[in-house]
Amino acid sequence: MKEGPDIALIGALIGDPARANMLTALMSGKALTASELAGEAGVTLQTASSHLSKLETARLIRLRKQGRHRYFSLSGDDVGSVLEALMGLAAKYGHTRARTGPKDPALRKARVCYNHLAGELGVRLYDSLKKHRHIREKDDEVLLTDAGSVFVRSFGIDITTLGHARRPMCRSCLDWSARRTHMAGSLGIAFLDRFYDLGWAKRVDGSRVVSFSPQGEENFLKTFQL
Amino acid sequence: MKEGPDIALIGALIGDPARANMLTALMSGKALTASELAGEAGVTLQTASSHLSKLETARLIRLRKQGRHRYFSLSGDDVGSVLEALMGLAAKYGHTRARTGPKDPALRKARVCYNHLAGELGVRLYDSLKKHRHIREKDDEVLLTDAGSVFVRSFGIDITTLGHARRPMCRSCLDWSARRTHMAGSLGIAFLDRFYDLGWAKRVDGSRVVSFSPQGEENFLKTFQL
DNA sequence: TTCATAGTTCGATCATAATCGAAGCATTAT
DNA sequence: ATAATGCTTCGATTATGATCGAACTATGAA
Repeated sequence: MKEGPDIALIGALIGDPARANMLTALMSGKALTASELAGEAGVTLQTASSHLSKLETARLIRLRKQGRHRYFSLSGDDVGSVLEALMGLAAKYGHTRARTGPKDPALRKARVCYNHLAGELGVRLYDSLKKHRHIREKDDEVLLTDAGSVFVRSFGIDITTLGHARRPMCRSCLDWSARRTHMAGSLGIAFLDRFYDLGWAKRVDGSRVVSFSPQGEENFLKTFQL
Repeated sequence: MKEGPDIALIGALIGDPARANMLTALMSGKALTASELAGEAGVTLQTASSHLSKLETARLIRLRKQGRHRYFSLSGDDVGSVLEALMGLAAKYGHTRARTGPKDPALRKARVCYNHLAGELGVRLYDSLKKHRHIREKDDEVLLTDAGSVFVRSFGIDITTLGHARRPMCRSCLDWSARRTHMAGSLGIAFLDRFYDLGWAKRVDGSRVVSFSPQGEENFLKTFQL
């Protein structure tokens, strides 16, 4: 028997301490690797792997392969909402716990990821475009909307030269520091080039750091608001 | 070890199929007895009792003794919200299930419970007063607010004659058919008497049924809106 | 190529807790 | 008083699944 009725399956998933720790660690919106999640949960990598596969088949989390890393993140806002609601209930007669802090200074703020902008400002670029409906996420793809085309053109980027590439113009990219989605693809490259052309930013010698001028950063923040 | 972090405890509680069935059965807002919940969950009474005590110590459900029955209900709206959110998630890749229907015609609608109004209309009276902040629930007590005093007086009930009784003026009462809280106490009695006086309703001979006239019911529904 | 890192899969162990029979307690009915 | 109903507590059994060691796969680096 043991007919698993609706919410019991999900409850059981959340009910294991190791998995609960992993899920709360993912509540930040960051994507984490299996090793990191294992550390968060206080279990070995094998155990973590088992848990993660269960969470993924239940569609609570989402896997993105990048190189030899596997980045896990919550599969959607609704999952986060449920976890938050549960934390609210738990707060009635339980405790919460703190998270660990970040590290690394300038690289976290803005850096090159292959050939596009990553780091906090890269994430901001992506989030801002998404908020103003200039891009749309469709499953794994990222699409430029009509309004987005207008905006991009007005920003001084020639889309026609981008379009002829066979690869998708927009891609979302995930990288360490911020562990959030940011703008990649040919459009991501074009944006970064445009920032160089406008004199907003320039690369720092041998480093991956992208250095924004004070004025450039101000313009950037004004252009890509949240 | 096995440090139980926040949400895991609640998740584990919801994660057991028997408990999940009980909780979903309570989602209707009705209060159910241990036997009924055992039936819902498909387990014996002993097993159900064990589950119910766990749910109660975790404050997810609330117990009210009434006679030799024990009525369990969700402890609050927040618990219901979490369960609904979980059902939403489960709907992504699961199924839902139907509930059983009611029975009994006129008794369900309006009847006397000791000496006050019960049934659907009794529940409506209570809910309406609560919605318009004429009464307030404080832990196990039900209090008449200042606005409530004004309203009750304007409805033709003399509160001063009620106040001198040592027993609380308002009490919430739980009864079979609707299994929802309704208005009891001396105020509950006064309301029913007033309905009789206004000619809205009258008792039916040997039965517990309270029969509202068409006009009386219309007035009732207009006075006590939701 | 070889080595290292990141992760999965398999298998065995072990602990938790769900379950129910039996007995106990409390409240109402007769 | 005695019986019956409603429910809880105790104890033993059993099953589920969390855990990790060891071996295997894949990607990237030297």
